[in-house]
Order: sequence, then structure tokens, then C-alpha cells
Amino acid sequence: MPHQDVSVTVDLVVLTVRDDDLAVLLVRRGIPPYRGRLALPGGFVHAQEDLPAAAGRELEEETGIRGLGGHLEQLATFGTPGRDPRGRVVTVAYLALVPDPGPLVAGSDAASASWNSVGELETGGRRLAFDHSQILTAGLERARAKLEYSTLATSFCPPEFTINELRRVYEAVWGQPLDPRNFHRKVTGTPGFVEATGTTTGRQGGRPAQLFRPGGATALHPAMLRP
Amino acid sequence: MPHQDVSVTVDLVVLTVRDDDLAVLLVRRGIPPYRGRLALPGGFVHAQEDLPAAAGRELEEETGIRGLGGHLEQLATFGTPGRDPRGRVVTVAYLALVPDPGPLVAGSDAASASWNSVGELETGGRRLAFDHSQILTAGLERARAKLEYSTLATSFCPPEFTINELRRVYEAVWGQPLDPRNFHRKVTGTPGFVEATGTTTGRQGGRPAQLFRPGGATALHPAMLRP
DNA sequence: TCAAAAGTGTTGACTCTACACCCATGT
DNA sequence: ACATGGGTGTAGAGTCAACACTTTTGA
Repeated sequence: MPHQDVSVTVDLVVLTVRDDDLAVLLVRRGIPPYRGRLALPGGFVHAQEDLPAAAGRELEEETGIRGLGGHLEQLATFGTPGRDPRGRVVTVAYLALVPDPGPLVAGSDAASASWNSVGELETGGRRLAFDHSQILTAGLERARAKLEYSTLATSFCPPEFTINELRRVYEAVWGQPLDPRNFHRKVTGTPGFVEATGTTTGRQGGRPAQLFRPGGATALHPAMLRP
Repeated sequence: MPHQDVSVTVDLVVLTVRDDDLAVLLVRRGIPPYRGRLALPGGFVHAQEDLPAAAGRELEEETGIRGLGGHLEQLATFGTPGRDPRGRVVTVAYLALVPDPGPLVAGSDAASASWNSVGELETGGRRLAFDHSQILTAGLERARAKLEYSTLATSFCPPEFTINELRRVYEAVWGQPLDPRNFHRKVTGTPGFVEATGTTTGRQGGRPAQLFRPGGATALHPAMLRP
């Protein structure tokens, strides 16, 4: 047979919005190769484990969160020979969009995991370990595109949220301001995007905002247009 | 290490439009498992071979065509344990959109390759070998979605084509008729979608149509809307 | 002259943008 | 009262669907 066995890993692009800023979860490598460099979290797929299960397991190990309004989807597969100096390693990258989980659990693997501003990474031109910069770029592109034609932005929000919080998600991911008035009309006018809870939040010195849950719809027709 | 070595293959969803009908390239399996069943073409990734290179090689082996206006992109990766009864096999599926290449070369691997109407497969509920029905469904979804917001429909056409041929591509992929007048305006009015060659074709008993080449644009803004 | 296919004009419905404006609460 | 943020009304530009209409060829 003209082939050889290879190792298969999953790598995760975990995105969240913290303080109106898009952030990605990165780990600092403690062992060679690329020792001391930042990398995407990930690991080997177990013997009898499905790919989505492996991605979910890694996500839980790194962040402690488990499906609480978050979203996980396959991104792309990278297998260029030489991408890992230790041998032929094919990695299936997954994209996760999660609400801000607060302080990260100081678990075994997650000891070195931290949130990093995507804006700073992109302007600073910082190189990640392996081909992880390329994977991160693919994840950001996918996330930015999907907010246009899906309701996935709610995956970044806690179970209940205001329209303003949802708008700040869009602004953080796209790096562009949106008109609050038109955004409100677009979201509330799209059937199934969000669902009113009936309660309000009287936080700061302003009119209390209605609280919403994610609705049943997943696609957005017509799309939310980028400015 | 909590992992095992696995085999990696590429499988191809090769689509074309023949006689105003969307068709997919399938091979009839000559050996077990699934002997005699229809399957997607594909094969093992070679030792020092990149994934896109493996997909391109398989495409050439099966169809004889080589990048002549066609398009090849990664689709998704499937690795559920047990999807191949011979062992743990992870497959990276690729999607190819190609012009009708005429009769298939009677090459070694391609001896049993043939074009199959997608419409008949979908209505007939015919099951392919392995999880290839699922992969085919993913490829069709991707192709149908991409025609909306990209200029990829030209990948189905020969180097020079008329607006009518391009419209028939859309109609075959979507399975829906489109208004010829509005389609013409949309295509010729989008900068970079198509580029006039200056020549015309005087085939049948009608006014000769202008011939076009693909233009430089890849994205479509605003999108071509499905009826 | 007629059929067939290519291409243009026009109208009403819808959507988006931009911004003026009103509503509800804390201090 | 007034600042602060939540939410609604409205006019102009652009796009799309639908269809009447003109143009250019072969038989």
C-alpha cells in the first residue's frame, strides 16, 4: 500500500468576547518543539473516540465549560508533511464560540491556558507554534462570516442577554461599530433570532433593557450586513 | 500516549453539469467491503504528500482532467470509529466542480467510474458505500450555498460560455428555474463576474449570444438569491 | 414572414442606512 | 431637571421579481 500510518489530533480555536474584545484561548507550550511559544489547545484523538467527541473533551479540559450555550463546529483539516517536526501529524481543527466563562480553572492541562486579544495578535503579527497562526486565521474568517448569515452570535452570550450585549458581540468580532437603532430593529424583527423573557435589567443609569433568550432560528434571511 | 495510528484517505465529491443535469462521479466497488456498491472516488494519502495534492492526484486519476477551469476545495473530515470495517480510517473529503469532460478515460482506477444524476440519487434514496451518502450530502449543500455568494458557477463551464449556459448551471445545481432576463442583468452587472470575449456563437435558430470568460472576482455582493 | 433565442425598460415591493425623535429609569 | 441608555418613525437609495418589449439571427 502506498501509504503510512499517521497521528491524528484535534486543535481548537476557542473564541469568546470579554470586555467588548474578541479573545482566543491559547496555551504556552512547556515542552519542545516550540517550547515557550503560544499555541492552540489540542491533543491526540483517542483510539475509539469520534472527532467531535475529542474536540468536546479537549474544550472541557481546557476551559471547564460544557455546552452552556456555546457552539462547536469542525473548521478544517491541516496535514502538510513537516507541519509537526515529530512526524506526520494530521490535525482536525474545530471552532468553538463560548460565553465568557470567567476565570479559567487551574486544571492539569489548563495551567498555562489564557485568553489573548485577537486584535493585539493580528496587529502584533505574533507567530504561534506550528501552523497555528494559519488555523487561527481560518477560524476568525469562519466566525466573522457566520455572524452574517446565522444566529450564532448568541453563542457568545450568557443564557439571557440584552440586545445591546448582542450588538457588542458583533462589534467585537467584526471590529466595526453598528448602528444601535437599526441593529435592534433587525434582531427583534427577525422571527426566531431572539425570544423575549419578559424580564428586564435595571443596571446603570438608563432605561432598563429587555432580556432575551436565543430563539429557534439558526439561519438569517436576509443576512446581517457588515458595515 | 492515549492514541493509536490511523489511516488517512481523501474522498472526492466531483460534480459537473451534463445536459442541464447535476451529476456526481461515482465508482462501483470491485472488492469488499461494500463490493458492488457505488462509492465516492478516493484513496490513501501518500507518505510525503500534502492533502490538496492527494485530492488533485485522485481527481486526475479518475477523470483525466487537470485544473482546466475546475475548482477544488476541502469539504470536511469524517472519522467516526467503525465508518470503515477494516480499521480506523479518517477521510478528508474534497469538493471538485468541473466542466463536463466528455467521455471518461478508461484508465486503471477509472474503469468503473461513471456520472450519476444527483436528482435520481436524491429521490431514489440509494445508499452509497461507507458514510459516502453523508459526504455527498455535505458536498451538495456546500456547492448549492457557494453559488449564492461566489462566482464558482463558472467552474462548471468551459473556458468560454454564454450567459444562458451559466444560468443552466445554476438551474441544474439548485433544481429551480431562474428568470433569464433578470439573471442576465445580474451577471453582466456585477463587476468581475464575467468578461466579454467580443465573439459570439451562432448555433441554433436564434440571435447569437455573446461569449464570456470568467472574470477576476470571486465573491458576489450582493448574493445571487435562490428562488 | 415567422419562430427562437438574446437582451433592455419599467414598475411595485422590499430592505438597508441614516438620523430625528420619544420612552423609562437613576441621581 | 437632566443625563443615560432603550426603543420607534420616517425618508431616500438600492436591489429584486415580474413581465412587457425590442433586437438579431436561421428556416
